[in-house]
Amino acid sequence: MSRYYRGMSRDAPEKRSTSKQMRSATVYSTLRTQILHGEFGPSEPLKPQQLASSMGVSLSVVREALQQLIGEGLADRHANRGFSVPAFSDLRWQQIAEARRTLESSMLRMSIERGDVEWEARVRGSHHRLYRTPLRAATDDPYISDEWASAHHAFHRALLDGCGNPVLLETFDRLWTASELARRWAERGPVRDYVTEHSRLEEATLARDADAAADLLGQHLTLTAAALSS
Amino acid sequence: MSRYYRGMSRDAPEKRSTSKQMRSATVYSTLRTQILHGEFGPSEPLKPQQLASSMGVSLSVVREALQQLIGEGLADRHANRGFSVPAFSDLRWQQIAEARRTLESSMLRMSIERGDVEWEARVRGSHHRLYRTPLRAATDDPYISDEWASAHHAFHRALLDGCGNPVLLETFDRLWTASELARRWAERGPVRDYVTEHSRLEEATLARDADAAADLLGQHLTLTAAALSS
DNA sequence: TCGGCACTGATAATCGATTATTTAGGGTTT
DNA sequence: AAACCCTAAATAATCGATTATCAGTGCCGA
Repeated sequence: MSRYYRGMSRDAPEKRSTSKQMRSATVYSTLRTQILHGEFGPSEPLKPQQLASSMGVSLSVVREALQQLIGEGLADRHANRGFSVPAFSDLRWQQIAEARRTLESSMLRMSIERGDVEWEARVRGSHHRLYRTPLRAATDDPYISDEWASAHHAFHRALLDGCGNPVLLETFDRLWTASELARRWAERGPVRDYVTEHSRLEEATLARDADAAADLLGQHLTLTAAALSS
Repeated sequence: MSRYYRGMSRDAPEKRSTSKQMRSATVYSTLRTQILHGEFGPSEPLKPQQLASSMGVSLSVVREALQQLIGEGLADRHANRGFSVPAFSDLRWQQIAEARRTLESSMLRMSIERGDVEWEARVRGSHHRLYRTPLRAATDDPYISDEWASAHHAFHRALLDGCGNPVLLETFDRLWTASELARRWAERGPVRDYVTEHSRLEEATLARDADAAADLLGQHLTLTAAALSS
């Protein structure tokens, strides 16, 4: 018999993407999720040894995953001092929010100018999904549900993706990720009326009213920022 | 004698930052420079083994450096297929240029609105340095000199850094890097009158004429894009 | 002859162990 | 008592070797 392994090529070809995924990719997404869920506090060290043994992989794999997280802004590294979860100051958070206002209002205008019917459909669809998704899994849950967070991202992304520029969209995703991290750490602030805010934003956008839509988006982001620094 | 090494703590404390730098950091900057110099063609594979032996380090170090490059957009990775230099299509390049026009014109307006005297000084200073730096080291050199490239980046960055938002500036740097890569691979196109373009840009900016400055910057970026896709 | 399957060599991914650095603590000197 | 050197433990960085995967090659049967 051959000493070469050719596992499950017959039985489960569709599982390929799951089962053949690199370990580092698995560790990466696990860690990413944990960090975004706030399972590590700000500035908390991410110790490779510890993570490696708890996840049953070797150091190299963990290190590789951590490097990827650094590239995405979800981890910091200090020479000879290891890795840690980044710590954002209030100032930093305000800067991220301002960067988003600057970038996203331009992108929204571009979308409104260029977006086709397919784009309109994506906006309506993603808004519907967001509208239908409860903010919290259980009413007494302290944290926002993953489903809502995902639908929220999808809606905002759909608003902007009519611009048709993947480079701008990648930039948007990067800033979004940073915002999500801050959001989890600062889940205090007043209860927002997200439903109304998002509905108005959808309306103005689909009515192709660029000034109103950009303005609503700006307010939306300002409110988010305010909730965090209060 | 102790088996613990406490090297050069007396003789050369200032060399610490250089001599103690992590190997991965050294390999990273070496590779980064080589890639930006076009020493590897588009899509050319970056083989860890080969790089490791040629640089006299182990695989882990090279892999770590490559991961960092991926985070910066200067390398691609294909699962089980290794690393490579990214290949940019003409379309991609146009998208990067558009993203820069979008982002940088907003940032320039913010700078003009907010910039203080220190900012004005940085603009003048960096323009002066750029003005005084020859485009090519030798007149018959095919490639633009590192000094000019560095001065060019510094000038454009100075124009924008009056906005005072480091998040936006990081975003600018990221897009700039991508542009530099494309620039090296497409050093054809007509000879530009960079000197005049930059001088006009400086003038309009320091005159606080936001519309004119944003317009000049937009043209500048459009010309750069055109030179690449022609 | 044309696929398809087993084999192989090259290279990627992962591991376990080694080397280097930082930090905290204990003892000694001024 | 404060400052200093030394030591050692923790952990980061690096290495060498092992295991897994891919792409090509040639054999075989329809």
